[in-house]
Amino acid sequence: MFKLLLQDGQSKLLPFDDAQCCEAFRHTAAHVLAQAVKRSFPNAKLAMGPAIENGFYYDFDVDTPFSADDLAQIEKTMKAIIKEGATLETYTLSADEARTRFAEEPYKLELINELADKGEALVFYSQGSRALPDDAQAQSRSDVAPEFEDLCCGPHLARVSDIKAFKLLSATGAYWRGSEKNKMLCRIYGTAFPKAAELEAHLAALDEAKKRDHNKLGRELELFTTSDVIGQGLPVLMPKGAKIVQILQRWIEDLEEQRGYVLTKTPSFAKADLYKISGHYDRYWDGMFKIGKNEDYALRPMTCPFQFQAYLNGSRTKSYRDLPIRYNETATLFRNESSGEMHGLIRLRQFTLAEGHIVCTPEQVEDEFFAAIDLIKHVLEVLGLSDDVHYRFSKWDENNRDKYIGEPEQWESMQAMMRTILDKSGLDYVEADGEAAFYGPKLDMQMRNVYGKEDTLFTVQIDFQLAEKFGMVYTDSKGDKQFPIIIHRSSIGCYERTLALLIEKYAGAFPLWLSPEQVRILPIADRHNDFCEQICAQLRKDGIRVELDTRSEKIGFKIREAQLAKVPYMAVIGDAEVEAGIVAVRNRKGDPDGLSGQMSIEGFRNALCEEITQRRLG
RNA sequence: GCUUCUAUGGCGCAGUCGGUAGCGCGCAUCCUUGGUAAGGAUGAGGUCAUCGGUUCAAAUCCGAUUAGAAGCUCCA
Repeated sequence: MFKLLLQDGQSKLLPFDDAQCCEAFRHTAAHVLAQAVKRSFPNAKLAMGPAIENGFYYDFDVDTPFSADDLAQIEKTMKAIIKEGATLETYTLSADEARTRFAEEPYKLELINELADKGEALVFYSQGSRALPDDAQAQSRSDVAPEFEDLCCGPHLARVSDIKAFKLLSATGAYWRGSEKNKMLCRIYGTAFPKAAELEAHLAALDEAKKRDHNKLGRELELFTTSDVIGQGLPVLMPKGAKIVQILQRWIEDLEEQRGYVLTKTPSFAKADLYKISGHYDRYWDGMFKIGKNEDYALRPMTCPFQFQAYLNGSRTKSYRDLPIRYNETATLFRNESSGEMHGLIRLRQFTLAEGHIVCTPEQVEDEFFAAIDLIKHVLEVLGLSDDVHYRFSKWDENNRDKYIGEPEQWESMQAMMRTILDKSGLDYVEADGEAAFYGPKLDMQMRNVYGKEDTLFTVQIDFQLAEKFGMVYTDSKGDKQFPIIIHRSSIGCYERTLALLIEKYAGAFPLWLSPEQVRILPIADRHNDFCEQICAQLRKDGIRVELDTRSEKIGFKIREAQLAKVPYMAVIGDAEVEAGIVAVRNRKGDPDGLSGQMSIEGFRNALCEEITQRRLG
């Protein structure tokens, strides 16, 4: 149990696994960090330093960014401070007093002034000695500023000595108050635990997670690579990676056809005029790859306006009887992301999306939305990712209206409609302001990578504006012209990103139906090669992806290599197998319900086919 | 785009104080090979990312560029 010091000066005891205690614990560690930095770098200016998931950080303004050596030094100072064992105090100051005490801290001053303007209380926490050795002349203890004090609403630990185990993890840049218009500060990340063993376990878990990093594993397993001469954000999918994407794409396209989608094939680039109509030109022209003599064309960064042309240019005016129309297309998109934004297969300059646009009447929105969610849920389930995503209702930011088109009333009514649908669907979702598309609110399926960073895997968006911009209409039952509502959705997100998250989910050991190599045949000696060739041909005939390892290596060596390559099944063939016409099947280590043991070739084939079909259908 | 870090055979790495490159794995050839996580021998392979600067001399020091990593910002 740890003693927390609350804002009002009261204290309470809580265990570390209580969220408030854990946060106070790490927040206090952040204060110790700041105190240590001020000891070693008196000129460093303090910004902010909260607890975050799994740790804490503190931002400083310093002339020279911290080096790895600096971090080690700061850690030492922190240890010393913790050993000194100061207790924390909390108190409020008047605005004037606070301004005087923090005259040398411009960032704190900014926060103090803001809080003072709002009329809020200025709460401070302090730690460290008030009576400095060389300052014994001070009249009373409270006249002397403590060694460290910080504007902070707490709570904190009552004493710093509770922090038994901590580690500084990295020093990076971060903008003051999260805006790139502001100065970049130096941020130190760290983590802290009550016991050394817990810290060690946490660090070990981080290392373990990094081993699943798709950017490392995907290259090791030869799923993809990159090339200096091709460029940033432009990965090369190698045979195995391309195979997985092909499997996914065929599956998704079939699935969409079964669910009433019709296919379009639209161009990869268009005149600027197209993007001017949609409004993308005003917002994203800088982020497009311009082509043509006068750069008056651009590679497409999205598919919507292209598919809209299919709606607009039919041989007759659309009637409400034609709706809904569900267009889908496997579309490759191009976005000129800033150089620092690319990451493995997660953020790219070229990527391929299962893009769909459902044109429907307002009455149909709900059903179509449910159908889109249902498809996504099915896809997630088959991929085994259902428990790894969470749902985010992405709304506009009413304080930042320049980012969006349309009237506030329209936004409010659309968001209300979407909330009704979401509540009816029973999905467990979180709401997020400022995450909407410029033309409408979204439902995003979010997934975290091995570093805990979150990205959108799938999205369903309600668009009540682009139809009007493009003049897309239908005739309703009364004979009046109406603008349809358009649902923008992806059924599998971007294939590259999905592949990345699948690599991390399965640590490269894909389920059988997704494995680029499903079976590896391993002859024990050269004389078994012919029989192996036969088995290989037989299995390939049934579409099973099989490889044959005829190298003159020891069988143990070959098995180990197959395991490293995470091939689901190995068929080991020696004299006994050749003689009896059977295979000795061994499954990939760690596959709990895989096949193993001796079986007939026919039996092996049937079992494989059954397993592939079963898993694929969920 | 910003901050910090990184770039040495296919991959993973070593290379001290500046004196023109090493290791492991892989690869090739040969020998060996009947059984469940590395059989043996020999060999090939590098303008030390690119361009420029400092120096008698640069993998090593400095600058720029390109690419990679983490974080920030952005993400139609």
